[in-house]
Amino acid sequence: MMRTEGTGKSGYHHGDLRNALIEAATDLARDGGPEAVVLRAAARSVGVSPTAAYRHFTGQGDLLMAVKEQGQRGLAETMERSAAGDGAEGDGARDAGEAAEERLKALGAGYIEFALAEPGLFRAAFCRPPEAADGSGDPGPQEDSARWMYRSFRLLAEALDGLVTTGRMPAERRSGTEITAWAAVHGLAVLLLDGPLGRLSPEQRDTLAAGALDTVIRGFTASE
Amino acid sequence: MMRTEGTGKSGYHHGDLRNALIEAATDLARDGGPEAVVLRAAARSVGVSPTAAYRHFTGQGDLLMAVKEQGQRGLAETMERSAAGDGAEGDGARDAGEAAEERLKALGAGYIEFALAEPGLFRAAFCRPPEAADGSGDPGPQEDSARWMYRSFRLLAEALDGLVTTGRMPAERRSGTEITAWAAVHGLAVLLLDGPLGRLSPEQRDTLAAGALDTVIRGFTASE
DNA sequence: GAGTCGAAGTTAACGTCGTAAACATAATAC
DNA sequence: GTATTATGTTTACGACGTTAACTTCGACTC
Repeated sequence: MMRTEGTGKSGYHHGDLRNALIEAATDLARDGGPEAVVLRAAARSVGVSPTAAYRHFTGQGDLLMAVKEQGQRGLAETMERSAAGDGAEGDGARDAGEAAEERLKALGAGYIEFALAEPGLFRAAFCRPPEAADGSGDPGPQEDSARWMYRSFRLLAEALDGLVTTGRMPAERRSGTEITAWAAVHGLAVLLLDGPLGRLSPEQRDTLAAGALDTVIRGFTASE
Repeated sequence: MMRTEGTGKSGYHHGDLRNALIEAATDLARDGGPEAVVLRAAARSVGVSPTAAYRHFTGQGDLLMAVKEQGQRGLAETMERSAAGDGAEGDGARDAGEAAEERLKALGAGYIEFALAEPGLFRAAFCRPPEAADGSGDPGPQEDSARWMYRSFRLLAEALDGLVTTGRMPAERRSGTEITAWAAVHGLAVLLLDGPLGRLSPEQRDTLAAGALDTVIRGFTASE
């Protein structure tokens, strides 16, 4: 007796409920973060009974993980867009090493950009997977979900490889640097979102982010 | 009819319910993180009715903020202990500059140490303050709570000042570096806790943390 | 095409949570 | 010794996640 005006199939069967729920839940996360992803609200917004969701998700946590994946996808895409826009137009990168450095900076800037533009999604993208109550502690089936899961991480790692192959960073220093780079940029993002840094003007943020990126990159490339 | 075997005063009036609730809630957070701090459970564990908590806290969010403060205190104390133990025994710090650098490293190591030793509390220490539903958006009265609130942050800032006064870091580079330092160490902590870095051996973590700290400090002090 | 069968929905119900309102009791002030 | 006030209690409400049992639709066989 619900879904009288369905855009889908018959009015009873939705046709694509899974994706509709993910979309609704993602909207919830967009303003409100992960804790705003409530299963009943998503179902309500799609016009379906709460328990219908259980045909497509094992529960609220599963739905939240789908949202998390959306967030990770958005983050990675913003980073790629930022790097592509910043590196492709051959803006004064005299040599390959400088280009690699610019790419790294652009990726970091994209990271921050996404976190500030979509704080709710960003937080959802890094929310903890719900305790697998079966005690097994394993994250369950996430095979191709993992393709996007920490793609941002891999993007940074590849950029760091570029720093090495162009001779900008000593190879023996490479190990562990993706952690350092990711930590710096992620820490900055959460600091800006809900850390002690209250409200900063956009330009303050930008100088701050630029400074942090410069410091880390200098740490990577400096000789001494 | 509750609290038959109270350690406090009469059996009806508790005597120090506020602190008892904070303690119980902190225990909840210790294993389970911020989302495990449920008001009813804390009251239950103290042996008091759920609504009794409302005589001492405005609600669940307020209780959570008290736990958050406990977490921040623990973090700051671990950092101070780490720095004190590492710097006081005059271990080969040839000059003041080197000592300042060592202190900064020790503070960072303490930060990571606490995050790994008390993951639940650490997460609680950085949980978002609950949306002040009155729309004012202000965090409310936290006057002396703020003394501990981001003390970890101030510790890092002071250590960075030491880096400048000893001439190890150019003064014009100082601005914003507490953000960078904090971001690096905080990002590393969350990365270790629930990021893509699954289970690492303690020594792997330590080399990782040491590497990250070295990179950032090199970024601060390097000449080029 | 009529009949069956599983996938994808529904309603009803349970236990838990946060919270408000009204009531009860104990400590304190006069 | 009584009135007041701080601090508990009981009761109740609505929202949430989740389970169980029922219903409806679409697809596949004969």
